[in-house]
Amino acid sequence: MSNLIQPPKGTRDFLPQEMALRRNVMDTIRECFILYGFVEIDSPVFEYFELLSRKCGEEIEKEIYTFEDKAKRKLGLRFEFTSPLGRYYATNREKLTKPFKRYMIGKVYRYENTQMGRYREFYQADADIIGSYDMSVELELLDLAVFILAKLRFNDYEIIINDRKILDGIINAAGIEETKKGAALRAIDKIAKIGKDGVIKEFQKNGIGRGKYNSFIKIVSFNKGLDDKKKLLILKERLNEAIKDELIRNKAVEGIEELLYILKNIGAIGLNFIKYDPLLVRGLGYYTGPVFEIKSKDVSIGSFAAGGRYDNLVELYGARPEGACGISFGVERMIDIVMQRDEKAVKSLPLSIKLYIVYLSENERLYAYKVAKTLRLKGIGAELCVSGKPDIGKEIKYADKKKIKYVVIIGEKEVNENKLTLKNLHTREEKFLTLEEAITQTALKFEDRM
RNA sequence: GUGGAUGUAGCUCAGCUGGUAGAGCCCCGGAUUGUGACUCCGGUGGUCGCAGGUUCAAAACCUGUCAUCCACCCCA
Repeated sequence: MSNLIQPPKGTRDFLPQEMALRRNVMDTIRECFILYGFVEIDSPVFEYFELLSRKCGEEIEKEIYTFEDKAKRKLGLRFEFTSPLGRYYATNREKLTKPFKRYMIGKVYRYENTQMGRYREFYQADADIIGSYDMSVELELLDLAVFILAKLRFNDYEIIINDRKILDGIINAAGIEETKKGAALRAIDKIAKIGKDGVIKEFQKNGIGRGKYNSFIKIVSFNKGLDDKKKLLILKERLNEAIKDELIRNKAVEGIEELLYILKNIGAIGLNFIKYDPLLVRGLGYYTGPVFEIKSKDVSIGSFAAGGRYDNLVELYGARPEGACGISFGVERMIDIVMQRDEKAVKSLPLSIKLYIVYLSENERLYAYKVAKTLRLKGIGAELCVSGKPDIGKEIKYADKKKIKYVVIIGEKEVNENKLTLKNLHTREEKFLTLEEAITQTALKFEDRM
């Protein structure tokens, strides 16, 4: 195969069967967003580079696809939806109903090395709420996530939450300088993967002493068997004592109150399996309050959804400050999970149409055409054979390959009696029916998605 | 961006220390001119990722390059 006929690095073509599954997952997510009152918007795939890079850190900046247009404007492809949302909101805020709840499902681009579950072009699905500082936003988003995952029949996942204000407080209490905060948090975030020694190494690499690691860990070490609320109350005392700077101390306490509020209410809506994880960090620089992450218990897949509060977002793009919080679903990873789980079911997913119409000769074509039209007007998907000289065996084989459930056969006999033969390809059963009877037998019934 | 593995038919892969390619599945045709998942018979299909080099001779060895996978980095 020559290089030219492959898709560019990190991009993919999707075959019809694969696409049917993708559509299914994405439509399920979309329906749930709508059920929770989010409205769909769209914004450009590319924005001014300066805007995309405004607050994302060097690492991410390297991953932005950039290009110049013919007037030498520097542009970049969106690498996620949050900064475009900030810009969108700043541009259109006067016209939007607040709190502004919007969803967006689309492609984003990252210039990074490819791997399983990591592409340069991939889908993301985001739901965000701008215009409220209240923690009920977090509750609603977490509930939405659980709702979507239930619809997709996900079982093996866990949701963990933390709060950036608390982390900032712990950093301060542990005596880690503000300038080294980022490096420290990144290392802490990896503790499950690289272990305690790995984190200490990372700390030292960035000029943070072992002692500071120990202080950090000591602050978030709790006796076994304590529930999350008790842990947070203990943490509050510790931070109250350890943080000298009043402003930072107040912030940290605020963060603790936020999580306590969320945890208290989570029980009421049946989400008490959500856990507080004092070491959860999350990437992206813009989070300011609670952060959360949903990950598969199958470690190799890792997290497939994440989000949090970023109250400084719209301010960053020139609008008056407003509370903002959102969640982002890694659609590709969720699709991978469904694919692994339902490998067989996926292969037999219907591609679209429920019914295939074969006529046996030119004489029956008009009759078949009318049958097809009537079915379609009734909302029943019907594909009409397009062969000039249909061979019934081949046509049935074609329908079978397209996973079409019913074949309508129209020959001389059918036309003469003004009826049709309806064959169920799954059961191989055949019925000689009027069109009306066929319609009631094949009418769409509500079927759950994946 | 760094390190490693891999690249042979549409798919999964075989091909030993160099001697100009093979299997299974798929596909197409027939046994079966109003009936598909089974059986049998026959058939199509590959400048061995691409470009150089070594050699009488390269799918195999060397170099470069592109792509995929894995680890790091980062993240969905």
